[in-house]
Amino acid sequence: MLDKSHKHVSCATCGARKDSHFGSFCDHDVELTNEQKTCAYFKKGQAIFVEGSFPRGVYCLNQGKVKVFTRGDEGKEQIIHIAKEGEIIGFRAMFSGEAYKVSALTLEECNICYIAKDDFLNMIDTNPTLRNGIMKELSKELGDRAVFITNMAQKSVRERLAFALLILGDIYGDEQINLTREDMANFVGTATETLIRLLKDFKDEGIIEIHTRKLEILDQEKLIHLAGK
Amino acid sequence: MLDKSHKHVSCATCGARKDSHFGSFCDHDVELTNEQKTCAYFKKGQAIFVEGSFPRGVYCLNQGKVKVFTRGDEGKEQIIHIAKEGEIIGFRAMFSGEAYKVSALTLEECNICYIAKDDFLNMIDTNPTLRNGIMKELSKELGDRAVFITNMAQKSVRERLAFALLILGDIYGDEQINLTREDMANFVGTATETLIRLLKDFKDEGIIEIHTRKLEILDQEKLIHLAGK
DNA sequence: TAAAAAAAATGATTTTAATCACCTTTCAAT
DNA sequence: ATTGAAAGGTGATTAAAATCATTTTTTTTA
Repeated sequence: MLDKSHKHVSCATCGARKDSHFGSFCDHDVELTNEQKTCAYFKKGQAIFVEGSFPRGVYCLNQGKVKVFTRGDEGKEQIIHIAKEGEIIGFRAMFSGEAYKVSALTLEECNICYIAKDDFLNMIDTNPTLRNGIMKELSKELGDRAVFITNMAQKSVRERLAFALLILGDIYGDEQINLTREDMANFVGTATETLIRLLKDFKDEGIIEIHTRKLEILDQEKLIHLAGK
Repeated sequence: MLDKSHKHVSCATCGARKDSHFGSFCDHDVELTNEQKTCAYFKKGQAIFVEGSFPRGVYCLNQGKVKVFTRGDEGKEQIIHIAKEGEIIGFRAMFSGEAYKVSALTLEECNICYIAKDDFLNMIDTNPTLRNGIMKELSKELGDRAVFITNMAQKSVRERLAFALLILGDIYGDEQINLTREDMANFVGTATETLIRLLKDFKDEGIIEIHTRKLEILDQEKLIHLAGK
């Protein structure tokens, strides 16, 4: 169980910071950011921001994972991204000046810090390293989504699942993949039933092991091969 | 037929500039850019850059339209974007430091200017208005692609075609939409035969008029309704 | 710890859209 | 102006995956 107090996370000691966009900050900037940010505990399944509303700041994940998704016509979720410790989320809509086109919801208990819009934009204006890092991320994401769109259009569900498992394996690192079947289906872009059947196939083929809700990748090479280009 | 000389386009008189990212440039910067850029004539169907190669500069469209696409496993194109006069293309991979994840190919005769990487990055570093405009575009595109992914996952081909026609109508403005059926199918993410059949349905329903290759939108409201959210 | 709710799993059926095979029209080049 | 190639179009068939209906298992909470 995570500490639920709102002040316990300090930027100077934040474990997620060193590999984040704030990793290159000097001590002075770290301290300034520490004073600007507020920190909050989120329980599992809690909304961070919702599609259609307007951003007033950005969220920096200290602990825990978050799903970022849109809802289609009939309210069905399409998961666009799963963010993990160290990621900043919600800055896209801030730059574009639009309402959020996605929602963000915690997948587990999280500690999340908040930096107000003006403070963050000021950082971007004055810190070229941060700015270039953010531009690089925006650009990289854009390329990834082009590939994602192509996959949706041209690959079978089986191929897309292999691709998705590789991405999820990356996000979860040493931990086992831990998502509901429904969330996983909404990430792959398929029906829950179809996903369940395909997971079983993968298990029968020795590609993954299923520990109830948690998935373990046994044969990454095979997944790479299955996923194609 | 466009002028094919390589020097005829001047930034100062470029008709596409005022609504572009360079629209806010002062006279001095316009002149500097004019000296930095080179200009080239491209005939229809010519490649501007190709997936997998590394960017050495950006391309600014003075005249003509360009398709931006990826190729899936079997070489089938997925059109991600259709760029028109005034747009800058190819800067994503420059910021991300990766190889191009997309290719760009002219859809008609084009005049296209080229600005070398260092010159462009220097502009970005020193001109906050340009920089913010680019960041805004990156961010907006990212949101649009999230919606696109959701559409691919959840909408029928008919709905996606309606959506695509609205986007194309926007891009082509007063002109009629002018794409091969194959390109249109590769934009919608469907088979050419399916697209042809659906276009005929739309025609029978009085939504569009087909003038051989060119399409005219008759009932935009109906398209909006069909496309859904 | 028992009951209720949520998630996972399975089978049968239907639907959508892809694929295949072929014909016609349009366009570009000689 | 002719001809060949590219693009557009049509019908029949197949295949992939969605949907629907239920059952089983796991998790949560009263």
